Amino acid sequence: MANKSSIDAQRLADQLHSAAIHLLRKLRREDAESGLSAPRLSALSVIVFAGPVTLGDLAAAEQVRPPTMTRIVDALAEKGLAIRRRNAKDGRSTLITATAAGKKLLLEGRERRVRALARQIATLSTEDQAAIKRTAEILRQVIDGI
Amino acid sequence: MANKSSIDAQRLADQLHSAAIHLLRKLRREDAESGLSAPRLSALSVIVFAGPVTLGDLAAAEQVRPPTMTRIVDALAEKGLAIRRRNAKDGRSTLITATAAGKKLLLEGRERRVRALARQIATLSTEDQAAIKRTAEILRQVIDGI
DNA sequence: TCCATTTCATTAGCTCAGCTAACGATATAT
DNA sequence: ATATATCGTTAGCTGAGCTAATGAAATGGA
Repeated sequence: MANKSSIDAQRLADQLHSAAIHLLRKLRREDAESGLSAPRLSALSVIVFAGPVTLGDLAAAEQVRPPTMTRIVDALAEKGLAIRRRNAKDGRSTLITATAAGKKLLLEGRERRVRALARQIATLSTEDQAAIKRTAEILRQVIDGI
Repeated sequence: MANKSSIDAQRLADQLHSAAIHLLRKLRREDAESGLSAPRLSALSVIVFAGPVTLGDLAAAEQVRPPTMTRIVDALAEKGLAIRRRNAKDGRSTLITATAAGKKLLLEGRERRVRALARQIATLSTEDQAAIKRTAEILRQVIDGI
């Protein structure tokens, strides 16, 4: 039983992994429309909703290394979606804030990006939607545990 | 109701999207161990299980463009995990096959890669595991529909 | 107080994955 | 026989991820 359950978890993990890969690949196609890639949209989302945030905290929230986040923020700043300002409390760090344009684009862009996915989900049965919802919730814990 | 359902689908799509991003980011950390990245592992899987396959079909199966697949196959061939041979039926195309080493590595490597995820899944309740299973199944159709 | 250490962000430089455009080689159709 | 279509590769770009090294600021200990 322990054996069987372990095999199932393995298989399930494999299927979930594969599904995640293919889902993101498909959604990437929609990106061109929104003008913002997934990592940038995701980072912008944190900036918008988690208020002024340091680069290090942002990197930790997005689970990437600081240099990676530096370049994502560079791109957002270049597009006028976010700005860096020095942290009065600690001169080493910077506080990153979303501009009005950034907030506006986030809501519109994010909506656009997942629209195709939402359309498909909307056609599913209530049970299937509930399964997806449950999975999304579970995954947050699962991911933290990895 | 149509409105509310639509909003929920949107929210759900957003959560699922976010979960997929973070799941793959976390799993990428495990990659170093396996020696093969997600796209390469995924392509190798198709090669192993779908037998000799042309590059174009492989690209279509993985939902990437041919040049992208050319380079993934290059990498697999360089590591001795797959080989190209000319298609006797059509000189323009090549047939890609997994080597014995490729088959061996796939099973071991893939297992290693999702091991961390499987460990977490194994700790979940039966209901939660069922929700994930259902979601993985549903997603295959959903992705095709996008 | 001053020097050493730590911490934060950036820069430099690498790999990998995705794309389009262009091209050579082969098949097919007129 | 010639034109067209298809398959894969090459060239060249963007973007995301990493580590290592560095400059600048904060902190702690002698």
